[in-house]
Amino acid sequence: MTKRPKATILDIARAAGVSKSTVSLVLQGSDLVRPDTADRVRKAIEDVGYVYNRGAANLRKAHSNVIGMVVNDLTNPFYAELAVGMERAFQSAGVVPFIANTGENPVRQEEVLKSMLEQGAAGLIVSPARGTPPDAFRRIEATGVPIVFAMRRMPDSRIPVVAPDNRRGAALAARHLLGKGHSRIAFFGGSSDLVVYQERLGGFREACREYGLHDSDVQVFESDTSRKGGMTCIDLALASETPPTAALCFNDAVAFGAMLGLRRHGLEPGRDFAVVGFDDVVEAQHYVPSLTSVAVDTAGLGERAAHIVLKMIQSRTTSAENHIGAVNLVVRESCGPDRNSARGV
Amino acid sequence: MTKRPKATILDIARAAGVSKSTVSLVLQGSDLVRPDTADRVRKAIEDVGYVYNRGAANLRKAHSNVIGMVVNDLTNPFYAELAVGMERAFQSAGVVPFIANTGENPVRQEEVLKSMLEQGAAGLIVSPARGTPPDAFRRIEATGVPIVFAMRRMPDSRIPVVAPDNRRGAALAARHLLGKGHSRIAFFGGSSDLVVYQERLGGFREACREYGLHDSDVQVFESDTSRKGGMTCIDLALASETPPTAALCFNDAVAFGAMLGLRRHGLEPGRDFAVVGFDDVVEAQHYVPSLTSVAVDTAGLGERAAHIVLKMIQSRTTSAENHIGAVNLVVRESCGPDRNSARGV
DNA sequence: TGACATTATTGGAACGTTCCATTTATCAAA
DNA sequence: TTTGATAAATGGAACGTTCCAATAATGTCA
Repeated sequence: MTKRPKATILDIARAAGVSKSTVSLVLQGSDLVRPDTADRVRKAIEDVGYVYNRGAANLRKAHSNVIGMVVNDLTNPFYAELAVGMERAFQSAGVVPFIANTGENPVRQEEVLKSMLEQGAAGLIVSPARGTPPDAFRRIEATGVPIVFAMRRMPDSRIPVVAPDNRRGAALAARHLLGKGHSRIAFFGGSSDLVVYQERLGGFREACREYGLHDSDVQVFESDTSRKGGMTCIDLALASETPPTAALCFNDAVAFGAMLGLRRHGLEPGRDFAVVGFDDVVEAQHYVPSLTSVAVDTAGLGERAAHIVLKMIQSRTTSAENHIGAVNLVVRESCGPDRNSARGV
Repeated sequence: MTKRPKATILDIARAAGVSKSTVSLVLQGSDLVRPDTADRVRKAIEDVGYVYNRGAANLRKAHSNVIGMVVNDLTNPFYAELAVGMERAFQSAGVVPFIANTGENPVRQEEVLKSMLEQGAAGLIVSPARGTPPDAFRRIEATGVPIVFAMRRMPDSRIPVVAPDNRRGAALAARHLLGKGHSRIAFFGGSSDLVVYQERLGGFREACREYGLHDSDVQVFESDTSRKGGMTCIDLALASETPPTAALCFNDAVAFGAMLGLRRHGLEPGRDFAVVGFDDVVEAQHYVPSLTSVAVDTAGLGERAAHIVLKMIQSRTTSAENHIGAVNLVVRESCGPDRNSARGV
C-alpha cells in the first residue's frame, strides 16, 4: 500500500526545523537539547511515523542491543520456562531478546548462531543441541561476543555455564528411592553424548554405591530424552531378567513416558513401580499420579543466565563464573510408599 | 579477550588481492566472478574469521531477511507447536525467524513489535496478546511491512488471518456432547475480549440451538485460558443450582484444569462429567483420562502462516487471503459414554 | 555594553555494505 | 596482429545513523 520511502532522521529534522544531529540527540534521550526543541522533534517523529533504523545506528555504535537465546527444543516446556525466565530479566533491563529454536539439530544450530552473529548480537545464551560438534563455538569465542551456556554445556569449554546441580539432584533422588527399600533400580533415558547425562548418571551411581550396590547391579537404559524414549526404557527394563522396581529418569518427559508405558503393561506407577523425574516441570504436579521430581528452579536459572550475559556485555569481558543452581527433591505420588515397611519414612 | 577490530569486507579484499566489490559479489554467490578468484576470496573469508554485517548490508538493500514471530504465550505448548511449524517452513526457505514472547502483555507486545521493526523485519507473524488495544497495529500497517495474524485476530482489521475454523470445531464438539444425551451443558473458560472466544462460543450456542436448547439453558463461565481458569470454572459450575453434566472448554489447558477440579470434588472426568477440550495439544492423548479435543493442526497452520508472509514479502504486497484451517473432533475418554443408553453409538 | 562562560545546535566524516557505471582482461574471429 | 565482443574486476556514491569538533545562541557579571 504505502509506497513512500520510509522516513529518516533527516525528514524529521526538516519537519522540525532542526539539524539531524539534534534529532539524533533527542532519539538518545540526551539532556543537551532544550526541552521545547525536544518536544518539537518528538512531535515530528510521531507525525511522520518514523521508525528507528537500528542497523544504521549499529554501524556507528559500539554495541547493538540484540541479545539472542538459542534453545534446543522449544516444545519442551522445560526450555520454554527457561526462556521465559530469561525474558523477564531482560525485560527489566530494557532489552528485547530474540529467541531461536534449533530443534535439537546441530546443523540448524549453526545457521541460527551465524544469523545471530550477523545481526550483530551483543550477547548470546545457548543451550546446545544434542550432538553439537566440539568446535562449534570456537568461531563465536573468536569474535569476542559474550556467550553463556544454560542448562547444557559442552565437554571442555571455557564458556561460562548456568545449570542446576545435576549430580546432587540425581543423588538426592536415588537416595530417596534406595531409602524406600528398592534394591533393583534403574536409570532411564538420555545418552552419554550429553554432559548433563553424565552428571546425573554420576550422581545416581554415587548414591547406589553408598547403599552398597555395585555399578553392575544398576541398570542403565539410554534413549531419547522424550516421552517416547521413556516408553522404550520401561519396555526394555521390564523385559530384563531381573526387572528393576524403581527408576530415576533423565528428565520429566522420560518419566511421563515411563509411566505411560507402565500402564500399558498393566502396572500402576507409584504402586507397582516407583518413578522419579528430573526438572519438575509444571505438569509434574498435575499429572496422575503426580510425579516426584528434582526441582531445579528453571526460570530462576534463566534469569541468572540473563544477568550474567548482561554483566559480561557491560564489562566487555568474555568470561564469568559458572553458576550451579540449588536443587531439591519434591516428593509426590509416583515414587510410591516404602517397600520395606520395617524402615522409616 | 580478542581486541582486534572485527574484519570487514575490505580486509578480505586486501587478503585476497581483489577489490571489495569482488568480495561482495562472492558473498552474494554471484556467478560473475571467476571460480578460482571466488575460491581465493572464500579462503580469505575463512582465514580472517569474517562475519557478515547484515546491518550494513540492509542499509543498501531493499529487504532484510529477518522475519519476526511474536507469540502471546510460549509456555503454552499450543503456541510452541505453532512456532515450530512456522520455523519448519522458514527453514526450508532459508530464513531464520526470530521469536519473541509477549507473555500475554500488550505493553510488552508493543515493545517487542517496535524492536522487530527497528531491526528491519521484512515480515511479521503475530498472535496478539489478550487485551491488545484496537489500534495497536496501525503503526505497522502504515510502514507497509507484511504482517499476518496466527490463531488469534483483532476485531476488525484488514490484516490477513490464519486460524482454525473455531465456529465449526466448537459446534462439532457440542453436537457430540448433546448427541450423547447431555442436556445441561456448559462452556468453560476464555473471555469475550478474544475474537476466538466469540467464535467458539458462537459455534457452541449454534449447536445447542439445533438441539432445542435455549441460550438461557446453556451456562457460560468466563475465566483465564489456563489450567487455573479451568479449575475456577468447574467450581462455579458445580456450585450452581442446576449443575451441568458436560462442558466444552475454551482450550485444552482449561480442560485439564477442569478435570483436575473434578477430581478435587471427588468426581471422575469422563464417567461423572464429560469434558471436551480444544486445540488437541500433544498432552491430550497422554492425559489420564485422555482428553477428547478439537484438533486444529497447529503446526500446519504455523507453516501456512509462514508461507503466506513469505509470499507477501516476495510480491511486496500487504494483503492476502485469510486461511481457515479444517478441524476435526478426536474422541477419547474424557467425554465419557452415552448418557441415554437408548441412543446410538 | 562588552567580555566571557555556559548552553544549544550543527556540519561533516565515518561505519560496512551494495550497486551502478566503468575499466581492464580474455578470447575468437578476421 | 587488430578488432570487437564478452567476461571479470573495480572505484565511488549511497544507505541512515552517531560522534566529534566547531559554531551559534543565551545568560551573567562587571
